[in-house]
Amino acid sequence: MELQKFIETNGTLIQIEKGEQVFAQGELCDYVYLVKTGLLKAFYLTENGKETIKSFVQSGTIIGSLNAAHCHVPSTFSLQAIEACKLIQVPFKALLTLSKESISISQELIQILLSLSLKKERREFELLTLSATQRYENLCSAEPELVKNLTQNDIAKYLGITPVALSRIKNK
Amino acid sequence: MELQKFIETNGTLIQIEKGEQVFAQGELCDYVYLVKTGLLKAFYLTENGKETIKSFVQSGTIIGSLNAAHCHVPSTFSLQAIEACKLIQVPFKALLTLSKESISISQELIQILLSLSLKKERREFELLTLSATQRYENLCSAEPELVKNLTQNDIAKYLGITPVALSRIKNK
DNA sequence: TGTCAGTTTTAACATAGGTTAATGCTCACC
DNA sequence: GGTGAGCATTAACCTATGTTAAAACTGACA
Repeated sequence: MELQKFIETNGTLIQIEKGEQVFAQGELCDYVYLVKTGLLKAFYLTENGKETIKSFVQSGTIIGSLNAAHCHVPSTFSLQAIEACKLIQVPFKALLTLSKESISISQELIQILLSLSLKKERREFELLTLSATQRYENLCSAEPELVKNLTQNDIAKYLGITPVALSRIKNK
Repeated sequence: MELQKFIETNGTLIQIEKGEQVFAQGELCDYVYLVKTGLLKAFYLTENGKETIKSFVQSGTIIGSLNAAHCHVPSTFSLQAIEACKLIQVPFKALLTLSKESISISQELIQILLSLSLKKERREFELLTLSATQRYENLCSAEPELVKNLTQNDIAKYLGITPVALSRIKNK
């Protein structure tokens, strides 16, 4: 919570419209964002132009390309608003610096990274062991509200299938 | 490096034979392990008895079910030796406690968690956007030495396909 | 050297999901 | 109320991978 407070007081508020991008794959982005309101998607674009969604980002979440920010390399994914959003932007470096001075901030960062890695582990597990149908059912039961606000196109891209395949799955 | 030193001096050495498990899916495991020598696999077992490999664990790596250790819940995966191994075992809690007292340890933990999340991100990307053939090619070019030491069965389970499918991919 | 267990390959068939394209639906805007 | 853009469904066909089972290979050991 200390961390959240720091971001809110030291960060800058940015507002983005539906469809706009916060940052794009291939760009440097040294910031981390706290989502105040709205909904975003983080997605990859492959060379042949196909989009696959890494995650949906809901309010309350801290998001950023940690990779890009930390190693000063281009981001591997884009972040785009599905609905109009209010975000608070803060340089990732500021957080790291702060964490060097404060044990409690360090601990919070560790907590955040731990829970991030849990989330990714679950996702990895699902991609590795479940069928598209099972992944769809999981998503529906884990995030019923979210699913209602998404297009079938975006749900399909999140599941790693085409919208056509998702339509088929639904009609069973 | 401080962290590694701490583990080496405060941890207990354990040796396990090829085929033995360090911990099993479903068990509590509050430890973290530093791999001194050997090779292991971390894998999931699904209800219908199918095994899928999450990652191969080589010497120098720190491994454990962070999830299980941190939240005191059963591990979601098993850890098994592919070759005889020497590991150093230390309670995850000891690391967390230590990190609360030392900024430099906290920082190291943050680094480890960051690089862990990068690794998982790459894996997620591959599972989501690449075909089995591409994933196999990636693995061969990224870890040629590792691939030589694995059975086709284990490689297939890591790629998320059957050994039969992998054999087909190779003969193209 | 022969045998056996474990691994890999091959083959035949089944199924999930991809691709393309046509059709139908819905809602914002004139 | 009519029109058009974007979204969702359906259908026909294609390809990758799964499943099962048999055959071939490999290496350890009696």
